[in-house]
Amino acid sequence: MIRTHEAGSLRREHAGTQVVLAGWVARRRDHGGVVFIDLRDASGSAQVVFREEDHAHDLRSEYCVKVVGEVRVRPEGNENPDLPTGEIEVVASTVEVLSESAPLPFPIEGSTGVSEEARLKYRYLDIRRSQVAEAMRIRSKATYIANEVMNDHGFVYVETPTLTRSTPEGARDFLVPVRLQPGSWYALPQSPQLFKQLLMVSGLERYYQLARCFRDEDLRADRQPEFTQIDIEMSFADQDDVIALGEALIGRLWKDILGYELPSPLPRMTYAEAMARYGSDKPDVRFGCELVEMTDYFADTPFRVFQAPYVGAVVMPGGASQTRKELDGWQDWAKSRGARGLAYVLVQEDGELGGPVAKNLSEAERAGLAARVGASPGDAVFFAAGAKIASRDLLGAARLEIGRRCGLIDESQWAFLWIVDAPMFEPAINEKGEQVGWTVVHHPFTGPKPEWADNFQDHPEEALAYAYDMVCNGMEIGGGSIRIHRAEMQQRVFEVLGIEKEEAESKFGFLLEAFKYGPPPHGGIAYGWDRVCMLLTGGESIRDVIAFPKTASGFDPLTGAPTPITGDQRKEAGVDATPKPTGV
RNA sequence: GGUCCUGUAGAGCAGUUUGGAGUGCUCGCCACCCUGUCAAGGUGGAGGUCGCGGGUUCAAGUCCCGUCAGGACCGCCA
Repeated sequence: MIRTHEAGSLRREHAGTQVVLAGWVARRRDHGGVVFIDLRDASGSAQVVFREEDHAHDLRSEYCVKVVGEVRVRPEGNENPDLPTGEIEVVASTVEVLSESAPLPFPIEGSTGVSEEARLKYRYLDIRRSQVAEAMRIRSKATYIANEVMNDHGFVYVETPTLTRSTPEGARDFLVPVRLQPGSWYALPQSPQLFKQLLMVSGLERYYQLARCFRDEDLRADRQPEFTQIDIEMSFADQDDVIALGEALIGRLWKDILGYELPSPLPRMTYAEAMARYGSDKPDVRFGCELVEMTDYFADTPFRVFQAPYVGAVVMPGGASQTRKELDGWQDWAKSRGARGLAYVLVQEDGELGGPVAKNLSEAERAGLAARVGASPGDAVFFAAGAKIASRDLLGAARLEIGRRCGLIDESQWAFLWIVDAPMFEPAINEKGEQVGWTVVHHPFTGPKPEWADNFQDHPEEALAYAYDMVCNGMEIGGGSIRIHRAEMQQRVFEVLGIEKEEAESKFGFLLEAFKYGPPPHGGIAYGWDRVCMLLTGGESIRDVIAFPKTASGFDPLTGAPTPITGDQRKEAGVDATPKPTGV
């Protein structure tokens, strides 16, 4: 190495040592006769002192330099207790510029905000910034820990193909033309789901992988077109086994990186309870304001809006003092979510109810309302009435908005839980809003809970899946299920879904074929690795823990991808070729 | 596909409500001064297609229409 020491490692005991440092000019303080340079490398930074005769005046921010000098304790009174290396400095004897830096598009040092656009275009400079570099290091550490945990549990790391077959999963596939077979296309995997099940047939028993997944859907703060899952599958395992493993993995990560001890075991909540109490399948349980079901309370209401299959309420503490404009704002908020509006009453200080809805309620309804919903004088109560699913969804979103606006969420808290017993099926709705059949909530290989094994096909609206999601602070970070391993049961699922034998055969015949050869009972889980790392680093977006992320339109400001292709490329790739008919 | 927010010097912003000369702030950049700073300090200087196009107007950063880019959300994402 061209250096002898790392700048950030120097301490008082190095005094008198001749050192060679190499790194970047983080800051310079030029006093004419004496020049101070903060020399930064991956380990941290140290102050280098230059005297008149040195050529330090020409050094500029982010020049890459090599410095030879002697470590010494700083003169009395010049220590900087805020820095790890603040007791010492390096008196430079020679400095060599290894490479110069052009003026920077944004400051590397300092805390001023920089637009994400600029950061992504110059991501390599952004990563020089300590906060971003730290996120990369934490992610790396998390990856080591995850590998260690999985190895300790006897899991085999297997890489599955990136160029694979388009399979009928939930999302749109990214497609890759195949020059050798013009007109035929690979798909990039949305997840290694089918491969990991095949590996169970293979008898590996315990598989895991940090798998890159690709989904061609619209992006969000917590979604990228390519993202990473830690993908896990185990044979002869029941739900409790997978859950225990998931807790072991997440527990080690939180303990080793954040020093936080997960409660063990983590609480579990059924999907039905989560929907009823929080209006969400990924409830943020860091605060209360739970939904209150009011359907029976308003069973005989004179208020037409509340004569609905479901009426629910959520309380906003202190919400009665909102201005008319703020209350109108809630209506706009609700409309932006596709609702008609958000009915509300205000519990005034004298206990009387205010707001436009109150006068439509009967006297008895008004009298008992505050007690029933748990509202105090000064609170506002929001209502949603209509279809159960849509109303709870609205109230759940309102609850989160209340939590944010009222500062009810304790950001220092970690609230993990499992959501279990999700429905197997949900109604498939056409454009007109009519039910045209059933669709799977998870994926078509998800097994039913044991008590539904024989009759889920007779009650698709009630049948529960043997599936589980891990939720942290209102975010789904992982999910999985015990799979179907019997052809007969799989066939019944296809029948509920209205998938013909022929169609199933053509779409994933290879899996069904594999399942003819003694498939073991198996199940697994996948964690959104980017989301996990985002939580571990305290980031706001998974882009914060991805070295080279894309923007919301799927554009990479650094490389400029994606780009148009030339006519020659188009022709050679066979983009427009007509496929030869092929059998599978 | 839809809703909302943002776009002004290399970076971060103010100015837009009520149209009147590119008006300003902090940082950075360049030159000079400066021997103990650590967000060093001082003096001077450079740097602008107000995202782009069109319209209204005597006059547009400011008002209107369109468009592009970034962000948040809805739909979508098993």
